[in-house]
Amino acid sequence: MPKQTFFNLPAGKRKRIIDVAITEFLENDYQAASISRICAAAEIAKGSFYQYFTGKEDLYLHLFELMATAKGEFLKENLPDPQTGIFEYMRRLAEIGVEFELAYPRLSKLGYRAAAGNALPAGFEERMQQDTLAFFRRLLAQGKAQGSIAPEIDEDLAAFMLNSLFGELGRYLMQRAEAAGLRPGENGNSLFAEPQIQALLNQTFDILEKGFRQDLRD
Amino acid sequence: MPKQTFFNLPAGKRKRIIDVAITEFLENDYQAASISRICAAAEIAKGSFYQYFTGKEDLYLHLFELMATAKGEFLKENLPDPQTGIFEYMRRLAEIGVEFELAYPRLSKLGYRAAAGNALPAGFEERMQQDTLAFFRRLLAQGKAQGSIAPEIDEDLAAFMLNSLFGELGRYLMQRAEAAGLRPGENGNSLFAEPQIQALLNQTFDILEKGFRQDLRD
Amino acid sequence: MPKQTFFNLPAGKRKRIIDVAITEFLENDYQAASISRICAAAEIAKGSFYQYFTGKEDLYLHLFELMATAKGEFLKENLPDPQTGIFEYMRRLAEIGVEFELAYPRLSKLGYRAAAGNALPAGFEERMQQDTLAFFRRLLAQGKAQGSIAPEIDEDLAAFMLNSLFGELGRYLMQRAEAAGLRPGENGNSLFAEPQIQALLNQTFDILEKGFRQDLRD
Amino acid sequence: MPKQTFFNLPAGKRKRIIDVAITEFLENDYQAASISRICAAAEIAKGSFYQYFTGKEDLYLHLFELMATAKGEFLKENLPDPQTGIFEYMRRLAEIGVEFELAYPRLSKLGYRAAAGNALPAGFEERMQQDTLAFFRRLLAQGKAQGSIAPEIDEDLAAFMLNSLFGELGRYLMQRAEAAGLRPGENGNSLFAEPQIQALLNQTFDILEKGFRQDLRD
DNA sequence: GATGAATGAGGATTCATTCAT
DNA sequence: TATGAATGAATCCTCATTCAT
Repeated sequence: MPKQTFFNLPAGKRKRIIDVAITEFLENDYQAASISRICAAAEIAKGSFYQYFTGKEDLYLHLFELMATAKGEFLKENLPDPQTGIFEYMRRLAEIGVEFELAYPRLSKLGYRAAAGNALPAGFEERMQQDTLAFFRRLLAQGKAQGSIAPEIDEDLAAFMLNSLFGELGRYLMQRAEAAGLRPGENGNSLFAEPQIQALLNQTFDILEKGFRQDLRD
Repeated sequence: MPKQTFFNLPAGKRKRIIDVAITEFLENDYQAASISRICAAAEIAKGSFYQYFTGKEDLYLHLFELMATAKGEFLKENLPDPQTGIFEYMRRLAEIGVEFELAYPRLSKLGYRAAAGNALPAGFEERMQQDTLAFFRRLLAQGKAQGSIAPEIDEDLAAFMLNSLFGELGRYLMQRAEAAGLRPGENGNSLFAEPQIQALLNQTFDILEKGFRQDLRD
Repeated sequence: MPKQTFFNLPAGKRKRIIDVAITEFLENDYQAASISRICAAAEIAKGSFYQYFTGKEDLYLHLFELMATAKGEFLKENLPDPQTGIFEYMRRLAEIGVEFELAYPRLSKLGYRAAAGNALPAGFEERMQQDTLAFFRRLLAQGKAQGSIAPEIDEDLAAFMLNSLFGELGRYLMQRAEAAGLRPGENGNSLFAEPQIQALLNQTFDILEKGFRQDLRD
Repeated sequence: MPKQTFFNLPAGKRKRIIDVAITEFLENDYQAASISRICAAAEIAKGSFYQYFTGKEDLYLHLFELMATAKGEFLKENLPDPQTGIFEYMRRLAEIGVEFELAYPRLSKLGYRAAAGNALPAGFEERMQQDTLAFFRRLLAQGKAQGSIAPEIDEDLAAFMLNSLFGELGRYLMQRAEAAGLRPGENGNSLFAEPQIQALLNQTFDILEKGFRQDLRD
């Protein structure tokens, strides 16, 4: 909830402020991040800052809103057909997650940074988590309906497992790609065109599928 | 590496300082944590603090050492026989993890907090992660040797998956127990005596086992 | 290089800060001089100080710049015609030196204080010395050209001698005047109107002249 | 006036403390010099320090006493026959000054450092100056008696001039020697064996002699 | 709407010295 | 006599925020 004045700003200036702020919050704890430095780097008067934002927290929260919005739009554009089967859907989800990180590397890093932070207003972080968990629960329920997930699976537990995994999978794959000397955009324009990364994704969802599926013989 | 002076202190005073410090670092970013507040709460002179520790970082690191030591001893005492099969072993590991959290709730919370911090001396956090991952890789290799894990499983990927899961499982189970109105120590003296928690653990490792195991029919 | 903010200050406030600072640095080592005390005495907030100056050193250096500027202007206004002969010129120089001390007693004392300090940025003090020595060397070369200084005189050595002498002469004369019960401004408006002081100056430059001059009979 | 306990110390330990202290006071302002550092470097307990000395000032003053004693003994051993003529005597004096600096470089540097300091107890520094000036006045009176100094010379002024000059001459000559690439002890074992340095000393005292002497023709 | 000076609380840390052992 | 832990005042400096222009 930045003030209206902020949104009245020329887009360039607004972007400059946001970019500078992301950098500052990436490089420093919430507490250690300095409004003074942000103003200096963004070349705005300190007084102006307080005409755009209520204060430090206001700015910080706004960055998350930006991230949420960006991720939301990203998903809307890329989300696959849920009909394709639950595991294929999840696999595509993971790919989109990585693509989002590649598209907004700084913004998504900021998200990780917040995970253990406590500077966020109580409940903010939790709400994000709850939303994600609810999403996975819906997905799992759908899987059960489709018959590809065993009915006895505890949906809450499984949602937790998927959440733990997905929260880190993107970074892991990027790290593996880097370790293998791959660079995004070289082969086709997606990391996932790389056979090695393909194989890793395949195996990940094979494991999940085997673990979760309706086991015919038991 | 607190100074010798610190270790010469009467145990009670030392404990008081540590407890106060844990609280401070739990409630604040590294940067925001205040030596002044710690001194005031621990009722020691500010000058004394610097006779015990090199500085803020020294204290912070010491808390991690304490945690590492505590966890190490905890494991040494409780670690099961690896012969019992890899999944039984992992299951016991998870239980121990939860028990550690119950035994040292504040210390282990501090560990989670560090995940996103950037104030730690470079490499400290990473080293901890590397150690854990290496441990899981060894475990998986052993599982392959025992024939309970499919040989085509990428050990690095699987270690990452287990690490993601285990890092959060303890907290999740405690939260589920709490949601179910259970309290540790009421039924027998372990949370795991509770049938509901037992069931969750069973299912978790069933899923993993199915996912990872040598698949007979393929 | 105080910040622009400082120069934007009303002249009175600026002067108050400078006066207080001079006092503080006169009464204390560089290290012992206290920004807190300066702020208190100048009745400015501690935060404000750091909006005017980069830090302690910045302030300290600024005092020297002030002195250099003041002395420069003082000389520009009072410097005699070099045509009058080298010793007459030097004599006038000494008088101006004393007059400067009378006009800016605290500022010039600050200059003496710096001699043994080691907190100044490396080279600052030395550069001042080098400038003075170079000035004397030029003067001596001129004297040789005029035939009033023996050509075999080592200019570097002589410059050093003059520098040693001039650095202290002002204070010495003032002290003699004080010991004789004279007060500046009582007799005419210059100390040098006093016959006793006149005599001392005469003798000083007689000695130098005899020592340095082209000795006709040798 | 260190306490008796200090003088009861084994000579080695005493020397160690003194050496460390000289270093500390050479590298720092009086105020910035740290008893803690001295204790650490000298490997004595902080409590012990206060059993040897009253406090920081006590130690500092003791270093000056040591210097005074050392210089006194140095002079006693090297002082020439005053009969040899006043200028020859002064010349020898200057040489001894330099030799003292070469023999006790750190101790004598400490002396310079104090010149502009204000940390010395009031009067200490002045007394040293007064002693030196008195010495020069006696020397000049003697020169008048010997007929080598003009009777009309103001003894106080001349003493001041000599004092200014001698206070710096040693350092100047060493610096010249260094600039000329000379090193003490290479040629004979004295810097003064060097012809260039000889020449400078000769000229210095020629100048003084011409300036001060009974001028035959006036 | 923009500015940037003013504020003073608070930060980590070092210090000389005392004193109980 | 030797020790070294305890002390708390004092250090410089940074901060987010306010407010008059």
